[in-house]
Amino acid sequence: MSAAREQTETTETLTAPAEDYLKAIYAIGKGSGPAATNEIAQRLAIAPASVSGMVRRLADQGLLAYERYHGVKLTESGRRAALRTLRRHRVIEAYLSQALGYPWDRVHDEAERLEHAASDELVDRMAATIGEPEVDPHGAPIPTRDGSVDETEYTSLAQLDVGVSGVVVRVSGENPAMLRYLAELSILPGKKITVRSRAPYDGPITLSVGRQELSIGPALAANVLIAPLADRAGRRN
Amino acid sequence: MSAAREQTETTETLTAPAEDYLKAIYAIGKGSGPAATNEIAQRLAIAPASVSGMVRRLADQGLLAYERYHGVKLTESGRRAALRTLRRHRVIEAYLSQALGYPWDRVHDEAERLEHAASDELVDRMAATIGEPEVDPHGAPIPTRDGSVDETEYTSLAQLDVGVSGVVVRVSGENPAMLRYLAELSILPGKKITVRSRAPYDGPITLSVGRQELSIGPALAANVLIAPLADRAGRRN
DNA sequence: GCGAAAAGTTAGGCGACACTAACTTATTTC
DNA sequence: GAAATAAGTTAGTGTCGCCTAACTTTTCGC
Repeated sequence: MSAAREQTETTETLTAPAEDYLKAIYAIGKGSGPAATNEIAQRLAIAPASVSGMVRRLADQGLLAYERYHGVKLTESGRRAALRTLRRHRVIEAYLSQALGYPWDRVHDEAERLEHAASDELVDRMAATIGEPEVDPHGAPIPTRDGSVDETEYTSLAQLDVGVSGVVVRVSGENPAMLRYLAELSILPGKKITVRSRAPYDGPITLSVGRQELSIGPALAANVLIAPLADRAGRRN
Repeated sequence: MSAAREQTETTETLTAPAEDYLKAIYAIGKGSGPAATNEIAQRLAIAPASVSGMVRRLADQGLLAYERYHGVKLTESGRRAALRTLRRHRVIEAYLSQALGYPWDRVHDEAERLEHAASDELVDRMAATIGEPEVDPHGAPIPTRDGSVDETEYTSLAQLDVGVSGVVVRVSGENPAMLRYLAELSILPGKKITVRSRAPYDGPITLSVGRQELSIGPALAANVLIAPLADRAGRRN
């Protein structure tokens, strides 16, 4: 009679904050790694002390494996919940962009609120209507209904060697001003880019996009993920 | 320094429950009349005691005129907020139905959640995409952006005289099973209906819809709102 | 117009989530 | 390996929105 009634595991509907925590933990751990309290706090813009409390609750629900003073990991059930929310978010983003002409720098914030309110049925209808997209407007992969995602890790533009060409597959980060700036420079998913030079000491990176030559700072470049193209040897700069 | 800081009036964003209260109060008072605590409680399926507390908070925000023991009324600002939510709700319903093929008995529940999360911009885009609809899938009028609504009061099918014909303009009530039943009987907005007979003591009402003859109970009939057609005199059945 | 019923309110609680302040555990660093 | 620092936790609060129980006010029936 005194046994713990934790880990109920009964898919009780999650609150919006709970979904946000799971998403954050998933993002930090890239799906499987551990997440530190401070990092969760920073990502959600709340005090670290608040995280301890919430994390305990989520652990009681069987969504997290939690050991005091040692961060958390998603359980299988937590991972599923995180991916469900991520799917909602990205399908909604894609839908807003494709069906309603939402500008790409604003889809994130709208999706951030809708993801907690939209039913799975709605999300599936949205996905079907725009042809079951595989990525969102920023190039992020959309988890499938049954919870699998493409977890390929791409190289960021900041890490790419001089002379190498690649296709922009994804832009991470959701700051609208940043996204607008990248769009202005025509650095968008699908575009081909070649790194022309890189100034030392974290200096600007020069690149060609189409017939344009431009340079951006390393912080910005770190948000641009690239699929390198087969590198024609000998064509070094 | 001690003056009350109530009635801030500063369009602070409303919580989802607050929006629900305002909608309920609007619906009860038909936009201007007073609403009783018990009725609000019943509509929102919460305890009357809980209403007292929330109503005080909304009054402090200048959304309600409240006098202890005497119900509440919306202020002008409360009315505007209620209509904004109502617009969101109905535009979303119309959009779900027209753009995503949502069945009409399920749009209400989905809209009920989305209305609190969708931005005005999204709602306006939805409305534009489906051609600025004037009514939702149940025939309820959609408030305009600037807060005006068609407040025409229609006669319900339960009150219609025998022999009178009319067009269904609206079905009130959101019970999915009821909506499905009405759809089955083809009692839908736009359909022409003639009352054939009415059994006494709240008995069933017989009507013709298209070439079909059928009868329904008065409780159901009360949810069907009719615009009577010019009544060809002498055709009293 | 009075007393019972109905309607509405306050009092006291609770669960979620957030906060600050103060304390504890881990990790560096020399 | 001990002291300084970083990371994380508990303790104590506050707000929101709900609850039940008990009380007060209003209204209605006769």
